[in-house]
Amino acid sequence: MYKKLTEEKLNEILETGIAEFASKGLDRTNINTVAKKSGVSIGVLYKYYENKDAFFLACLRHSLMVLRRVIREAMSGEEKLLDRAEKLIRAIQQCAAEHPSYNIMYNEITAGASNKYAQTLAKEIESISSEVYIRFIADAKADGSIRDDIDPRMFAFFLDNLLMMLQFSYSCDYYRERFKIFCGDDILKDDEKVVEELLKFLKSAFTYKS
Amino acid sequence: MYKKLTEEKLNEILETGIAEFASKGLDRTNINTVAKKSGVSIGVLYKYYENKDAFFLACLRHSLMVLRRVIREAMSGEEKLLDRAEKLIRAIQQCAAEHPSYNIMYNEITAGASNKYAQTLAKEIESISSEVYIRFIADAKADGSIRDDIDPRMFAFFLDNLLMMLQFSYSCDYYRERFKIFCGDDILKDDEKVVEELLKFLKSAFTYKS
Amino acid sequence: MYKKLTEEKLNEILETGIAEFASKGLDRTNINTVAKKSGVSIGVLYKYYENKDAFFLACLRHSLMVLRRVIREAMSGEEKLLDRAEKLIRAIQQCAAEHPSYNIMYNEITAGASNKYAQTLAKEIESISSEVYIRFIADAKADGSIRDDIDPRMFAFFLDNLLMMLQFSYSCDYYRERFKIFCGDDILKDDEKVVEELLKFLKSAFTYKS
Amino acid sequence: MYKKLTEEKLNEILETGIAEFASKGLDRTNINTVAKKSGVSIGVLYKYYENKDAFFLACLRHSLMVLRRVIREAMSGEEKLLDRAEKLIRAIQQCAAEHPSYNIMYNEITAGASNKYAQTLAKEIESISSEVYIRFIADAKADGSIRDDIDPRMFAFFLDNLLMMLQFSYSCDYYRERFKIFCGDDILKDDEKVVEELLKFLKSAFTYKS
DNA sequence: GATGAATGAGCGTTCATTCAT
DNA sequence: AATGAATGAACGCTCATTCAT
Repeated sequence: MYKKLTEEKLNEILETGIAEFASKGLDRTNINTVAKKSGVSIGVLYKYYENKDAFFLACLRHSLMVLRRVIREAMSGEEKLLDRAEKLIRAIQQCAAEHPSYNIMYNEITAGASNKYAQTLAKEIESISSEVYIRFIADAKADGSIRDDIDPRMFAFFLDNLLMMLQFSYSCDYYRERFKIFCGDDILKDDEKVVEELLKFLKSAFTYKS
Repeated sequence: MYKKLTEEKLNEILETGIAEFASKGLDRTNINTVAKKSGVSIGVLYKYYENKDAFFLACLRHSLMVLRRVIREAMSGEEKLLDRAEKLIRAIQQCAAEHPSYNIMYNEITAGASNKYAQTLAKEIESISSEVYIRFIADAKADGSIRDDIDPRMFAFFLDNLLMMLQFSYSCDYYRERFKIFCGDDILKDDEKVVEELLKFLKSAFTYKS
Repeated sequence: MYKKLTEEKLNEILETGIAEFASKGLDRTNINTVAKKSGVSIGVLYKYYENKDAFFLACLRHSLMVLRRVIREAMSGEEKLLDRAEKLIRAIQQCAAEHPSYNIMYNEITAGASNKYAQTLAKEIESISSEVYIRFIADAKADGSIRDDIDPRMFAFFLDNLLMMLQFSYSCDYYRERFKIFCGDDILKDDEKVVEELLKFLKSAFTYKS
Repeated sequence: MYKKLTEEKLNEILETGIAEFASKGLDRTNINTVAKKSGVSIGVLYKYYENKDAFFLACLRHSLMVLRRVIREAMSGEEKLLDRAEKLIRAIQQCAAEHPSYNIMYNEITAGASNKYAQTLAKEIESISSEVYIRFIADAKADGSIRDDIDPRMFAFFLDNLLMMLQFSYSCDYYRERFKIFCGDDILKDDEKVVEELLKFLKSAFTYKS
């Protein structure tokens, strides 16, 4: 029983935590239950994490790290804005399929109980991607590949809003139901259609001067 | 104090509940405190609502009813899609200023603790507006006032996504921080700019065939 | 089960608390056990007392109030210093027989865990009696009924030290054992001897100029 | 690090333990913290001491050993009772200045949590000094240097009470506050006055027949 | 022998819910 | 009908103790 924790075990704890937090939320998740489900003692959890909040934040950061890695890969090449957008949409679809809980964690921090960390987390999570988006759009605007009459920051915001909603719509219960109500019960299985229509939407929005 | 509860009192209870739920979240809100703050007994609260969840749902429905009324008014005339959109955006800005808690309640249901009701609530909340949006877009498509190569349901979804994100971005802590990171610290005070840019975005998206 | 708490019940809770705190100390006393032993729920304890510390202080104050009442009665008349002393010694013996736990509570606050309140409690508990003793001694010194070469405050201190030790020696386990070691196993049953010898000690100390 | 514990190390552990126990009390002292602060492993602590209680007792015995050594030295000469008393008082003042924690440890055993060992400890700690005091007083009584109408055991008890209270009054938070309330805020800095007045008190008590 | 990570019983406290008044 | 005192399950967290390394 007194075996040292392997790194795998530590990962298992995080995954269990993420699963629990994602399905029940921060407050309804029982730390003792997480420990039990992970096959470790309560004490070990408190050895690695100062308290429940800290553990939640660790789970959150773990989730976002994975999400970010996928996003970063999608953004790596030297493509045009809309090609990037396509890759992002597909990456989101892939993430949602593989790690639905990670996306739920992301949504979780936007809700009431995480208020306390709103500012810190927003800075930590949104700063980098917002900068990247804004720069891309500004560059595209400068080189004439998109329209020239827009505010890059606002358009970056709208773009990210659409992508973020897509993330949630593929992963979070409420958003998924809403997705089906808007786009039909089969929409979750028709990734190609979503890619196609969203790109249509984005392309016009970014390209044509009204 | 054997007085029957007036409708005002009932409303006060709901408002107190909304204020608490919006600032602390479902789980961290203390029902007994809500009763005390509303000036009623705990017993009366349990007479009108079966349990905490039921009371939360009542607060939620009350919030959404108000939000919906504002939206409905914005949609009442016989205008074109983009004029409607403008009115919606302004209505959202007004709502956010007047009833930030209502928007927070809306966001709250998307989080983990409300999982159980996701399906029911989504149906209840999103059905009507999705239908309205879809029909409008379909009509506009039919009468040629917007492009003809789109799926009305998908585009209704994107439109609503943008509007919903706007709602949250004006009201919920995390989203508000994110809004500022993307668009600058003063964006919350420059409503006109948001209207203008979002309309620019939407107009192109809906009008030009790519 | 949902019967209102009578005043007796509240008193029973205090007595149970005192009994537990006196026998186990602040830290080893389990609040839930106190509740159970008192026949009330945990919640009721927390309704009346903010937390464990507050409950401990309430038990302490209750104990001291009773002790003080007995002492005050012993001090009421218009007697000479040594007659008062005799009455005090007898009052202490009586208290120890009737409420041993109260004296233990008094000793408890002198120990480590109550550090935090040392200053406040000392002021609250010792101020009045110290003033009374000092005044009595000063008066007796002035009217020539005791020696005139002493510092009333110091002698009041020595007097109270002897009485306090007597309290503890009749009530607290360790002090009681020590009492027996010094004065014989039967000393606890020979109240008269203690009165006589302590008075002998005090009379000379207070009367004769060395 | 397979080094055997040196005696110094063992002493350091005891000193750390005493410091912790004296400032926080038995129950609020964390054994693991003591180990860490001493620079040893928890395991080694448990190798030398069966459990927390045993370690506490060891700390206690170490403290008392030191205190006793100082007292014994003060008692070594062939002086008269009151000269010895003076030396004792001064030894107590010195001890309090040099090892306040040791005195606190002494006071600690009188409190609730040490109940279990009250009898054993009292025997172990008080037997020798009580015998010494009693014999001295009996001898002094026999050789006529003090009054002849007293019970040596009782007077030894009173004497020790006064000295013990002095120990605590110089070292333990509550007793120190009480000391100041009785004798003024500056009493802790005026050792000479305490010596003088207490000797005055004792001399009369022991010398004059009432 | 020495280590210190792991264990898990146990405690203080909260608060949704009940029901005697 | 309205009240709100009473209830007690449940949770976050600590730390004395164990034992694999």
